Amino acid sequence: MSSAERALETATRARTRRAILDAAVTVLSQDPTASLGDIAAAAGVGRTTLHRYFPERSALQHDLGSDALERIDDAAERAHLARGSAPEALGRLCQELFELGDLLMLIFSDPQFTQSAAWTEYTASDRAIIELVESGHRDGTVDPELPPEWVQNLLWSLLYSAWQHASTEHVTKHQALSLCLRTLRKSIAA
Amino acid sequence: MSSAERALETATRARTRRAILDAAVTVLSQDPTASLGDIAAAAGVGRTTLHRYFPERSALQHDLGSDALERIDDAAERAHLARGSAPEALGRLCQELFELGDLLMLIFSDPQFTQSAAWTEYTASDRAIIELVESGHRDGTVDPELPPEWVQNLLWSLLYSAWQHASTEHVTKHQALSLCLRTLRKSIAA
DNA sequence: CGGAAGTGGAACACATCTGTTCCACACCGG
DNA sequence: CCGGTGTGGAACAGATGTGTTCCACTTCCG
Repeated sequence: MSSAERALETATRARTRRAILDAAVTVLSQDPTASLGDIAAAAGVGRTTLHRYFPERSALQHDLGSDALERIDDAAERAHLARGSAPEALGRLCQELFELGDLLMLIFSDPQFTQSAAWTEYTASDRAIIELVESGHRDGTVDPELPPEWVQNLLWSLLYSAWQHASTEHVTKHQALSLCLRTLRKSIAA
Repeated sequence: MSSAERALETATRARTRRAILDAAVTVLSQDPTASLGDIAAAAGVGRTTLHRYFPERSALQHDLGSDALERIDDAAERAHLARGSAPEALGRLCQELFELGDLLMLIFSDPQFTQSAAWTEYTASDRAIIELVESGHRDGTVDPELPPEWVQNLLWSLLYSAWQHASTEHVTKHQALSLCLRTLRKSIAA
């Protein structure tokens, strides 16, 4: 479903759609093989209703991917990546992305999503990370030995680690994020 | 199946069992939802034979977990963790674990395994990592701000990143490992 | 040769998930 | 009140994976 079609939905339908997508993130991040029935139940709607919005499982996955992409780009927007040094900007991006919570787990664990939609080619935020690292290389604020793609991978897996750390160990989200940022900063320092 | 029971197997049965376990790692690391038929085919045996060795899917998963645990502890053994400084020992451990390849992806992506068997309580290598970091804290070779559990999480996700990086980007395994080690060293330095 | 070990394939019943259809119900604005 | 919108449940057929049984085949060793 395109955003143009979505814009024509009534408020009620938009709310229901939102509830299903949110429930899907929660449920699928715990168990990527969860059935549509489980997702519908978590969303508080009937399985029939879910099928009304997403005729097939793949349709749900597709829209989930688009939705995630949107949220990530919004986070990148909020991080004001052009401001300050590259490491500072990456730190802010990390903070914003961390707020995505369960969505991180889903994106990270299930390559299904990152393959569909606009994910295959570089997304806006992915490109932004690459450019940030390259600019950091030029002005000497980022370790020149680290390729941009590695830093990108690193950032995502640190986020994953941090969220996992916050979930399993007895630490607050703030502490986990703090460790994540500290580790990222030290890793990329020249 | 206990190792005592396994010891009684004939050489033929041991080979077949090994082939199935290896194929399971390869196939499941790519797609954790792969059917038993897929695994049997990859192992070059009939589905009937697979069921003869692992009556239920859960039995295969259980043995897969035990096998992984064994390999990890072997890797820790080879790394001689008592030798040299804590960061050096962690680096060597990282190198050994990296050789596990696809198994890394499987362990990391599917919490199924890490929950069963002896995984729930600290494994030998997990405990070793914790102790290494603590000793590094005492002699000032490891950043005192980083809890042992975080370093442990970090090590695993760096390994995951490195293997992924080697698979998707156009870099050799050696280069990926090199980046992994460099990043680990910088991260944990005091 | 003859039997044991190991194997593969066919067929089966069973469970689960999926996608669909149909119908009844609740809500709300005109 | 009435008709549109949104919904949930029941029921269905189809697909897929699972676990089992049975039988024929090969290999190898005594």
